[in-house]
Amino acid sequence: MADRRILLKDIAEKAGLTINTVSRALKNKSDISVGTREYVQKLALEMGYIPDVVASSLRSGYTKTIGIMFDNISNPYYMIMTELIHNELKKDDYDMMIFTSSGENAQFDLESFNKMVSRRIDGIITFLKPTPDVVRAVHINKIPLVILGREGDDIGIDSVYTNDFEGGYQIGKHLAKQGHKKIGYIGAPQDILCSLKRLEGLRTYLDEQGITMPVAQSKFLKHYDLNLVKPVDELLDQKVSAIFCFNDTMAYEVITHLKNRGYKVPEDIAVCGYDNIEEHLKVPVELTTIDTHKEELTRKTIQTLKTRMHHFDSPLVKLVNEAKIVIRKTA
Amino acid sequence: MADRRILLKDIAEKAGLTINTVSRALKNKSDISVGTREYVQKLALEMGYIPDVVASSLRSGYTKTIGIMFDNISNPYYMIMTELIHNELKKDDYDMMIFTSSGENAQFDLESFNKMVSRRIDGIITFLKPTPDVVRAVHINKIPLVILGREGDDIGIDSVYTNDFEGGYQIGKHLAKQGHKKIGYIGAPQDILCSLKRLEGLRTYLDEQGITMPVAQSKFLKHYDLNLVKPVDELLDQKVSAIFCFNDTMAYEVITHLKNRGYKVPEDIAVCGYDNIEEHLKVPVELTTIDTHKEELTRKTIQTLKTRMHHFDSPLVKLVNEAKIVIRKTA
DNA sequence: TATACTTAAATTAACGTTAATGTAAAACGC
DNA sequence: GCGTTTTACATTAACGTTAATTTAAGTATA
Repeated sequence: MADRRILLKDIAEKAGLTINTVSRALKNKSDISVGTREYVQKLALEMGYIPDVVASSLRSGYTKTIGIMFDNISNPYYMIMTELIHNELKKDDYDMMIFTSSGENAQFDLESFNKMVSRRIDGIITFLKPTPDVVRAVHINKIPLVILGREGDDIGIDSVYTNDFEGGYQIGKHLAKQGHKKIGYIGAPQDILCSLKRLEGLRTYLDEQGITMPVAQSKFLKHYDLNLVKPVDELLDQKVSAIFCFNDTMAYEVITHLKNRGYKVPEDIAVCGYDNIEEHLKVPVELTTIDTHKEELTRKTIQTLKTRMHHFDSPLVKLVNEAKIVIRKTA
Repeated sequence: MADRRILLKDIAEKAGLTINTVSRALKNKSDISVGTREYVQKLALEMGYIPDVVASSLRSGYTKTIGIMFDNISNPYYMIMTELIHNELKKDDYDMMIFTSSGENAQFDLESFNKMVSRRIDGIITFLKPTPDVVRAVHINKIPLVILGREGDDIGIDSVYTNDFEGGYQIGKHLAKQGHKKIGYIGAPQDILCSLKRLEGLRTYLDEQGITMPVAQSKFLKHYDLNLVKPVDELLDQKVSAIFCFNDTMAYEVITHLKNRGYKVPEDIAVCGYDNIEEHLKVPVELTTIDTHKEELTRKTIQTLKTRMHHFDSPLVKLVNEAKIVIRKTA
């Protein structure tokens, strides 16, 4: 055991080869004889060589690092997705660095982007919508970026997401079949397109059945972190018999408030969410929700990212995954 | 806007200074006149200079990166803690890289450690117990490491954790006061010390009250990911009236199984957890649990890490935080 | 006014690796 | 057997920054 870190230099010395040859042998590059390659690899193992990724990154330009961007680390949905992504990336020896939005508007802003540039991240997966200056910077710096869970073709960024309209439609169908005629919706802030799509799907099915859904029965948060007491109370005043929420986390909060108000779910009021986080997060709620095929979603996202990492000028990708209702006990 | 990334070189050229002077000016180092410093900083901003952390790391030896180690990213407790840690580290311009155990034994193994060494991580926070070879490597490589949530003084590693005995004791007290006499415990795998401590606390209080707790009333998982149907069924056979679980996640699973078996919580069986994840994860369960003062825990952890990053040979740190029961509705 | 000290910069070297290029010997073709 | 190609390695340079050292000019001191 040496008293300092083993370098390529040390292996080269012992092997009577140059640093470059050792490097190439370890990286399985060409122009190395089989004997030398095996000898060097054996030697590296014996000597306990640990590659210096920092030095390698500086020279090669690749950091083997993927950045992931969200607003809220402890959001269970993001976490589940992050874990799935991490497991996929591990296979290819990529590590993950996590970044969070500094602003309160839950956007992927230039400050965060520049941090990633600063670290020479190889590729980015974001759950948040990139601001226009980020989009510009992406194209200037040619940094591969994929949006996960939101549409991105309008701004020229690859995206992989779920058919939100379809999800809303299926919830509408299910609730209508259960006899619900007055259904409320609690959505994300109004500029979030997928939230509107889910509502649109819901409303479309109801329309088809001749059920009208007044505008007042859809509530939109100002900020994500706002609590849901007010919209829930308003919907209760309007005597809705079911509430469809933008995501499972919000649905959980709604159920909490309903219980606090003395309502039973689903007997008095039905509640549906979106994302099916209970598939991974084992909580005793049994929420009726929409499953977004998370494994498929992450696989496609990583595939998309890799394609752009390989050929930055390949055509824009937009993949829409199917949504599927999961009927449990809250609706 | 230049057609390539702006470097120190470019600023130096424009300013008529050397690269070194520009570097020192931007980093607020000594031996730079106020005028030059301000001029250079203004110029850097105007020109859109983005520092290259990779190059900086190679030369300086510091990557401004903290590694965090766990077995399961989407475990809500880890996530909550990770978020708190991330928010603290952000203030000092540290970024976080996440690592997960490759083996199934949920240990911090040498493979993961070497990955961090390879990336020249400045410091490590681990939720998992380091294996002996990692401990050895930590001392050889002098990499600051803090264990969060488990004792580490026995292996010579800094640690910050909660008084598990006290937590178990408080649960015992609460359950006994509710009239429970037959209490079951479902713990982590048996080599997890904190799991044993919690049981010991529980048992100690019951002893004090003259309530004996047969060994058979404590179950230990073989692996973390094992499901809890069997231990729950066994405890039901033993007619326990309350179940104390190693953590909240396990408590949730227990509640799910109890409901599936037709038991009402807490009417038929009381359930307690540990960690108080509902403080951050808003799920409609209202679990009675132990709060571990997560903010304080993370602050102390980071403080400990920083101390060791500054003076690697400072004395071993062992901080034990208080535990406090949070009584909700499941017990 | 000569000498020591201080200030603010320049110069040089280095971090550990990989890319680009060069080269000598062996293998090949006819 | 001569030129050509191939193989397997060596040599050189570079990635972008910061640390260590040096220098020139300015200021203070005797």
